[in-house]
Amino acid sequence: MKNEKELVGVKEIARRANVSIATVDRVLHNRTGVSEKTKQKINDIIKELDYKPNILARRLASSKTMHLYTLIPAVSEETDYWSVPLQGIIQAEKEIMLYNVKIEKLFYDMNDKESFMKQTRVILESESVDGVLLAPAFIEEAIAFTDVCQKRKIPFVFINSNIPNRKNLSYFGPDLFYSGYTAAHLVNYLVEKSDQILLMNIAKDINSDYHILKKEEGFTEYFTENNPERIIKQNLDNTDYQSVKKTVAKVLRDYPDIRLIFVTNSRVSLVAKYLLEKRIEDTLLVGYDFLDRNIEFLNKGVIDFLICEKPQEQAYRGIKALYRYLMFEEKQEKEYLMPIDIIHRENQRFYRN
Amino acid sequence: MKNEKELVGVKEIARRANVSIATVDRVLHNRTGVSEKTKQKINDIIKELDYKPNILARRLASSKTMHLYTLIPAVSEETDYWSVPLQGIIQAEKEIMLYNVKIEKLFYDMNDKESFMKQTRVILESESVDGVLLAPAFIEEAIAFTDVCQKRKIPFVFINSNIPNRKNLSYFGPDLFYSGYTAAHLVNYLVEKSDQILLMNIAKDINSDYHILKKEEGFTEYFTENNPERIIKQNLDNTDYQSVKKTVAKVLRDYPDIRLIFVTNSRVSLVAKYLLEKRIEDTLLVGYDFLDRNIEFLNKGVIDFLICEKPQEQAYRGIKALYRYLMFEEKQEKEYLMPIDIIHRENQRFYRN
DNA sequence: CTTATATTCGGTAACGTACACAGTTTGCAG
DNA sequence: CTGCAAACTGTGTACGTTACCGAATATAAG
Repeated sequence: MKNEKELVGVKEIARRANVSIATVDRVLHNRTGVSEKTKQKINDIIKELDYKPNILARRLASSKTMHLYTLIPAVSEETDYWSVPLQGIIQAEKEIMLYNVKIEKLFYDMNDKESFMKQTRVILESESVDGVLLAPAFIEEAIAFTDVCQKRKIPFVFINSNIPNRKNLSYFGPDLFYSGYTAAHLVNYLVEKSDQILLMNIAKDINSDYHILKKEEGFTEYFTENNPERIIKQNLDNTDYQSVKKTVAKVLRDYPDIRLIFVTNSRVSLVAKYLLEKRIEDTLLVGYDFLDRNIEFLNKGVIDFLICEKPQEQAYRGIKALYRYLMFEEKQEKEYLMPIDIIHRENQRFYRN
Repeated sequence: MKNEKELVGVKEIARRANVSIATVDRVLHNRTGVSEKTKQKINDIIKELDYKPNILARRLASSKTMHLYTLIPAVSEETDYWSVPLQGIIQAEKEIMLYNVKIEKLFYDMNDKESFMKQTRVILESESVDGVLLAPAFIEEAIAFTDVCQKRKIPFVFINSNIPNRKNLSYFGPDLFYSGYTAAHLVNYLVEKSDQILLMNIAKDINSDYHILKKEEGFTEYFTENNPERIIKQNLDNTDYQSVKKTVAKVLRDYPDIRLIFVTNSRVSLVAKYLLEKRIEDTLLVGYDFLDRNIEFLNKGVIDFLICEKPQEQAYRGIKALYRYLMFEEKQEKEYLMPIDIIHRENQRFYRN
């Protein structure tokens, strides 16, 4: 590394404007106490010189810590999906720790609105909150919460699912409709025109599960002009294996032409378990999410394809967006839609969630 | 943001060791001029306190610029592939520019060893080189070059293709064998057992094209235990459209059972052009790389799948690895194999190269 | 015991910004 | 004009490191 200097700083601006650096500092942070005239002059010079503050010096001088809060569902025995976004948060934290950033990680129970509310209160009662990352499972409550954030000028980003028309800094997550549409396009390559396709929704409360509904919409939309009648739809609001077993058995009996089962979320492993148990090998299986138990069945050849939208990266990017916005006043993309990845047994080992 | 302080710095270490901060600084950078005894003492204290230098202050105080060099093929009319990694370099540059890093971007002609050599000489004759990112198309020359780098303690990373047993800091790129293997696994879903598959290599000098050879190896390996005789292989060492046209026409005539064409690199668009021209719609087409001209045919439904290994991210990560290593002395992964992505018409719009 | 020469070490000015505090100017009523 | 806020501006120190300069001490040579 070599010496080299020619950067303009407040000092140079102050010199050119015939003021002190303190005054320059004041207009930089548009604090009060500067006459319109000098303010104008300084701003002109800043623009002319295309002055970029030295982040290092700034951060060093103001020995403050940036406090970010994250609120996502806790991992439960029902699903360990959320451990993946958590990893993304931790990864981002490691990177920016050096720059005086602290991340407070809060969790709520996916089946308990009250736990969500409680945690939002924890955040709002904290004495120093600079930014919030939120996975908004409960729409109305999330709206109420982010309303307060907005009033307090606290920037917030959504991950995993979006709430339209909010003043969020950014959204990182899938386009759910196209996620289903993409799956359909792939599925269409895998079966013959005459084959039937089973679409399965497995979740406690399907009708309020935005993810499932949107994916299904995309999937069926794709097939509207392509023999829609061959899509068999089956909802199941019990997530235990026995229920899955019974239901799948029945449907396969009723519709013998089913050649492929598409499960709209990570519960695909339950169906896989059944197919493996019954040694059903001529039925293709497509589902969601790069989770250990799914990969296991992928490797065994029971699950054929997994669709995945980089949950870890969603959270990672979410944190980084908040950080960059607060630190550098960098503008952020309002909506960053994640790639829709197609995973099978052979490219699985290289995938990064 | 809120005030908060309790970090230990050189000052505290100096106080505990009864020396000045200058001495602490000396052992921190193991400079000469410190007695073994005090050095020992200071090192002990450093370890005890688990002292982590403040990067901000460090970077600020040493007003030096880090000079990185990149050497990749130039974009040519033959292929614009390399504009993508270049974007990755620029992206990384934007991020770390603020931290006093300069990136010197050099290019060479893929068909001209001498141009490569010349550029390596440019690098080696520069007065300040802190790190090098290299796409090593010419193996022997790259070895000679990186030998010198190693002697001079200049860290270097490879992207796009690896050279085994080198002391490179890191490699970011595909596992080519599995790239072909992955393609084969996908292809196997797309065709019937009785269908024939055409494997096409289109490149000037196929036998020294490591990428093509390795991918082909992976692809054919997959089919060894799966009717290998149905794979028709066709090399073509002219990259103009007329040659492609003639060759494809002939092969399709000779082997009427060909249901799918697999092109081992981004030249797939040439074949696509032909299929579109001749309105051949019942033949599937699979190839490589997320380039504009390929995506065009993807959208038209002529190309069915593209395999892609994030060339932009390769370069981006390469630069970041160098930066982190030099700045934070962070250890880097020796080999970071990129995911092998499967793109089709519907997930294409969300893909990030 | 000098004098010369290494070898160790300490003091301190930067680096570019933030901010508390002190100082100066301006406006306006008396 | 004087006084006295209010509005404006400048000075100085701090942030944690780096690195230069020179001082102190130790060691060797004469």
